[in-house]
Amino acid sequence: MIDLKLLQKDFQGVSDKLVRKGVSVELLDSLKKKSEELKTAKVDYETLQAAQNTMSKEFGIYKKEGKDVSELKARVDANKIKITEALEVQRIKQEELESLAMSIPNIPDDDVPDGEDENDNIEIRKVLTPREFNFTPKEHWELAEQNGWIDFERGVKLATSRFSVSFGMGAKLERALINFMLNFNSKRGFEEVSVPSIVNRAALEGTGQLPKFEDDLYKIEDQELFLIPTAEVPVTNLFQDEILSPNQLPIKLTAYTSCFRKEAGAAGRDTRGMIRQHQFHKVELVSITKPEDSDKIFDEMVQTASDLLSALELPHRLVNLCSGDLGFGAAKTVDLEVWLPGQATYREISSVSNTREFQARRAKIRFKDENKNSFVHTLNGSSLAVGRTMVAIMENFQNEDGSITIPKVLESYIN
RNA sequence: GGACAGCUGGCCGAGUGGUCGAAGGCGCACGCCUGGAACGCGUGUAUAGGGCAACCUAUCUAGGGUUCGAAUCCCUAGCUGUCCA
Repeated sequence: MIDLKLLQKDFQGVSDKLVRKGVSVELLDSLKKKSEELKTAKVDYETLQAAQNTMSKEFGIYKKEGKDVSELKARVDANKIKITEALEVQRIKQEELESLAMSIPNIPDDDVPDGEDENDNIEIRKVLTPREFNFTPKEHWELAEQNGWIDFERGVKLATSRFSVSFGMGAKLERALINFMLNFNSKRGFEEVSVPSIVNRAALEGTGQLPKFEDDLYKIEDQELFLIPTAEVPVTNLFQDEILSPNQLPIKLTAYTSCFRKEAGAAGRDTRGMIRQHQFHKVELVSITKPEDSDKIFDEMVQTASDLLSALELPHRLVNLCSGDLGFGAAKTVDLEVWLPGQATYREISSVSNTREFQARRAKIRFKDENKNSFVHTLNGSSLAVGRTMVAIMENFQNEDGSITIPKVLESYIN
């Protein structure tokens, strides 16, 4: 959630920044008005409540002294009606403000490049050179089927389109990757954690998936519970509504989970293969930091994901997302895109974001900062999306006969 | 699935309608004592919001109700524990 006080204080500055992310000034203006209205309503209510409390105390004294209370009771009753009204006004204002504020995205950092969409993203650097093929490299779905690693039809049979099944070496490789990634991240100081795949509404509001993106989530029928779209949700929300002590920070965690996404609005995109599935495996990094440390840890997380790809000998590049391509909660995002020779293009395999205090404010994650409470910064990043890593291995490590060499670092995990 | 019990501040724990935001203890912080420490003694020690000073509002798992007034009574939900199937 954006800082409403900041919006009051520096409306121009905040709106200038949010316009870059496609938020209209009118929306921000009404947000500012609503927040002022709520304040007034609150003062009104609290004034009446204070009077009520005073009179109630008098009431007790009257009773003790045996005085007549009928006149006082009449006054109190009259005031009570006013309180009920004032409370209702406040409740409505509160709701209006919240629904508005919760749908405003995070303010992008100043160094985020301007732009509309992915075409305006800025490449930071390339890592490793793609290998030269002396034959025409195949795309992963062909290799997956040829090697018997992945069965797309049976995934559809069990669920619906965009589900798949891994067999034999495909399944083994998947498991090997998960283990390898978790171990790798542990060595980099991220503590392993295992979390639920189902979370409640509050958790999703905390990290920003709700209320705006309910259509992208799988909801459990008849319950206010959802399948997680990323481990970022349960892991970040571990600390929801907590006041951490400064010496606990930074908290650096890594988790493996399945992720579930409806992919609403992605019809027709990546329909072949396993680039865009409804269920996929992912190893995630999450950090909770003091504000002054978040830039440093952001770089660490990007580096960890990049090193992971390098360890797997996968050529990739780092991309700084432009303002228009930035996700809802992100102040800054660096994507890692892996080289796919079959498609002769770089495709996203990891996304590292600093949400600064956007999620912390929504999820109420704070720390004691010299006697006063401050919001922490929260960061998240994939390291890595397992399915897409499989895709990258298949395409980059394919041989002319369609067989696939296993990357060296994974050998010990497979045997 | 059924029955019962409980859920109070960082922790333990008192409190069954009226200065209770909450006794007491532990812990923690500071001070005294000490050569230094322990012990002892003293003082302080929840969170959020508004004015941003006095002060005011809210919070004793959550939500609702009764009442002039609720940690205390009633209802619902969640969690924990015990027992029965």
